[in-house]
Amino acid sequence: MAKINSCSADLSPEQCSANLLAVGDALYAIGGKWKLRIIIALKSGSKRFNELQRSIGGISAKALAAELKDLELNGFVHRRVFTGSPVVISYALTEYAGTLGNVLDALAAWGSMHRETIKKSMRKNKRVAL
Amino acid sequence: MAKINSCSADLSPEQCSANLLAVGDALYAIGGKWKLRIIIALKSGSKRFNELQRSIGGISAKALAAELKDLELNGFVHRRVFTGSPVVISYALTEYAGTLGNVLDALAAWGSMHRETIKKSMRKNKRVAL
DNA sequence: GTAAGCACTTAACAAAAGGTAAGTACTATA
DNA sequence: TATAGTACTTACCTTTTGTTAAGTGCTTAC
Repeated sequence: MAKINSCSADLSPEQCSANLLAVGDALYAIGGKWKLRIIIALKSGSKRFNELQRSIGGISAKALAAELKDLELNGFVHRRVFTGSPVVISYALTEYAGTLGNVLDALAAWGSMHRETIKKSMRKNKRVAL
Repeated sequence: MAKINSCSADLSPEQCSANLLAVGDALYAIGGKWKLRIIIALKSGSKRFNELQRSIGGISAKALAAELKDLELNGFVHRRVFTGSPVVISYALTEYAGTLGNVLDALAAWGSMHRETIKKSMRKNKRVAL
């Protein structure tokens, strides 16, 4: 967690637009409702299509197929075909997907912190309201 | 031989679904095309509406107004009204928005790394193609 | 007085994203 | 023979997201 840009108080406009550009690039690659969830679901090991759909929950076959195609094209996911009696297709993360480690860790940490914050403020509001 | 269900290295299924939940929470709060960009634009200091629109670039007034309303409701942004000869309205980040520091740093770092990777692979492809 | 800036809102519309349900083609099981 | 599972694709439709262009009410500058 090295601080690339220490700009808590005042960030120069150039640093700001550099950040804007960089985060824009990141969002272009891994933004959207499903991409990060698919990557997280694959972190525990390679999975087949229906397995993946079940473990993510709430994603349709159409969306999953489209997202997987995109993730493969962009080098995050590797698709392997096992020609056997039932042809089995397995999806796994590539090494490149590993570079997202910090992003995923930061998001997960912030997300659970945020959930706790929301829960607390809901309790507080309840006490005030009733 | 096929290690289809071995959790490669570090993640158990329970940790996986915890991550899925946490990242889902994070995406719910700060997902979408604009929220993080607005927050980054405000990191360099408080800004007024049109200023913000110009510094982000590509966002319409309607979208900006809607996103700002949402960010204010969720405690990331503070809206201050200065009643003067021209009424001036200023948007600034709250302290809570500061908790996103690690997320923003990780995303910016990964985004610029990714941009370099893409640029390199494009150069390589150009050499092969032409 | 006309234009322009501020901070938006509204209407009308277009594009993107995503869902449902059905279909495809194959195999395995009862 | 019928049913179910695997890995999708396709057509159709709805929802979400966003854009443009115009308008509002107020103020300052030319």
